[in-house]
Order: sequence, then structure tokens, then C-alpha cells
Amino acid sequence: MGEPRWLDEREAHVWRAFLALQRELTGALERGLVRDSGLSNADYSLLVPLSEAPDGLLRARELGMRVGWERSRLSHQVKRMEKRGLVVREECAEDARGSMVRLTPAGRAAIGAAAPGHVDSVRRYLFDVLSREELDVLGRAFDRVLARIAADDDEADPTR
Amino acid sequence: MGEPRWLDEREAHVWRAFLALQRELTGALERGLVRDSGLSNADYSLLVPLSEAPDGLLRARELGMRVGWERSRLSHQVKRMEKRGLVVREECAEDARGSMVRLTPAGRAAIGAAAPGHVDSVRRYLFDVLSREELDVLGRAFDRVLARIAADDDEADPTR
DNA sequence: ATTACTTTGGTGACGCATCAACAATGGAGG
DNA sequence: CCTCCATTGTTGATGCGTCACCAAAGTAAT
Repeated sequence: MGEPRWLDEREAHVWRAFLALQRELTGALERGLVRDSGLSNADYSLLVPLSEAPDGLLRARELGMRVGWERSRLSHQVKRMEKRGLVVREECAEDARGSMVRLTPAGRAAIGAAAPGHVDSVRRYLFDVLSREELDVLGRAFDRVLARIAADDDEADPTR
Repeated sequence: MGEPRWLDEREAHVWRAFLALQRELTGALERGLVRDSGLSNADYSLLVPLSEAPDGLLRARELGMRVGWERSRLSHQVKRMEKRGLVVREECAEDARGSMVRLTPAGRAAIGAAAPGHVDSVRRYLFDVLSREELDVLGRAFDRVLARIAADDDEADPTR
């Protein structure tokens, strides 16, 4: 074991800034989305891949993989969205276990109304204040961290 | 109005990587914390400033400001933690409206047991794969985005 | 075909987060 | 003092996210 290595000043600063960024940016985007279109971040996350799919139709499993969610989370969210008329669940022809999620006209209208403002917000908060060089550094850094986490997960459960 | 400016390829990549990073990193840290010490991220967030305060005692308002939470969120979380014996609420002598939050011995033991492993996780996932130059870029970029969000909030409600 | 295992999805319970509403105190100005 | 307002904190309702568990259907081995 030995003495744990605490974060040095530079690391602590980046870490606390990351936590604050997560909190503030996610919060600001969510508030804007709710205010302008009545959609939550979770709604928006699902509406994007659905709106890009042919006929606004996706297998639940496929939708979950595209947004990186587990089955349970997806199921709960789809249920809430179905109750509000944004999507409908349908049975899957090829695989009787499966479930299809289809965008309704109301859902398509909602994402269409919300997207421009949301993208504007992301641009205003994030990309307007970052240089092209910084974007490159961020992109590479984020990818490396993601690869590290994925590798660590594999080590914990190689079968997945 | 006019046509919305969508994200270019570089921006879209960074944005999706950021969303994935948020999801995966937060999730991995939370799972490790729960597995190793039975604490959630929310618990940990509050235990850190409390453990650094004299006598493990902080005014609720002060605690909320240190972690960047609103009053309601803090109140709910403190209630849950009090039920598990990690903290206790006490009345505030100087201001009868106020409420003090005090770390219990069990709470201090919990953060002491959890912190080394948690810091190790942050280091392993994040700082082990980032260079010193990247840290500098990240720190400056994050700060600039935070300043932008804060400025935008002020514009929306200058009284705050 | 039967058994065993995996994949897919749903459900209930509980913790977390936000919002609106409320209560109580503190403080400033008449 | 008293009125008005801001500050501090709590609560209940609701949405979000995870976990443990279950059920049904596919799939592979015997």
C-alpha cells in the first residue's frame, strides 16, 4: 500500500474545474432546453438518434447502444416519453423478445424545435471560447481517458 | 434568426467525447466508491469539505456554497446522510434560521477510508494518461468555459 | 427434443436532483 | 415598533439513474 499520492496543485485545479464544468454546463444546457422546448437532456439524448434513423424507428437495443445507456435506464426513459406522446413502443418482428421505439410526429416536431437552440447553447458556452488548437488537445485527451476507462472495465470483466 | 450553425466534425467529436467522458468517468468513479466504501459521489462531495472544516462543523449555507449546490439539494442529501449516521444537524447559535452540519466520527472514518482509493481512481483514469502540457490546456479551457457560463447567468439575472 | 445458457427487455425500490411552495428569522427604513 | 423584503432552510412532487430481480425468447450442446 504505502502513502496515497494525493493530487498536486495543477491536478487538483483541473479536477475541480472539471467537476464544476460538469455541474454548470449540464445544468445550463438542461435549463435552456426545458425553458425553450420542454424537453429534458434525457429526452433530447434519445430524440437525436431516433430522428436520424430511417422512419424514426430503432430497435431498443440499438438505441441504447447509440446513447451508451443500459437497458433499464432506456426502458424507464422510453416509458416516460411514451406517456408524453414523443415516442411509441412497437413489437419487433424478427425477434419476439425485442422492442422497437418509434418517433411520433409530435416527437419529431419537438426535436426539430429544440435542436437549433440547443446547438446554439453548446456553441455559445463551449466552442465560442475554445480555439481550434484547444479543441484538438481536448479531443485527443478525452479519447485517451475513455480508452483507459474501457480498458479498465475489460480487465474487470473480460467476457463483456 | 437564419439557418442554425451546426457543429463541424471537430466540434461534434469533442462534444460527443465530452458527453461520453462525463457518463463513463462519473459512472466508474461512483461504482468504485460504492464498492470500496459504500459511499456515493454525493456523500463524498459533502464529506470532503466537512472533513477539512474545524471540528468537522460547517454552516449549511457555507457547505452548499463550497460544493456548488442549491439549498434544497443540500438539505435532501444531508437528511439521507444523517439517517445513516455520517453527519448530524445542529442548530446555529448566531442565526436562528441557520442549520449547522457536523461530521460524526463514523463520517470521518468513512471519508478517511474512501479517500485514498478514490484519489487513486481519479489518478488512474485521468491524470495517468494526460501530459503536463495537456493539463495546462485543460485547466485554462475549463476556466474559460466556466467564466462564460457565469457571465451568461449574470446577464440573465444580474441581481444574483 | 431437452437442457442450459445468453440476450433482451421490463419492473419496483431506492438514491439523487430540481422545482415550487412554505415557514421562520434577520435586517433596513418608515 | 412595524412593515417589507431578503435570506436560510425544509418539504413534497416529480423526473432521472442504478440495482436486483424477473420473464420471455433465442441459441447451442447433448
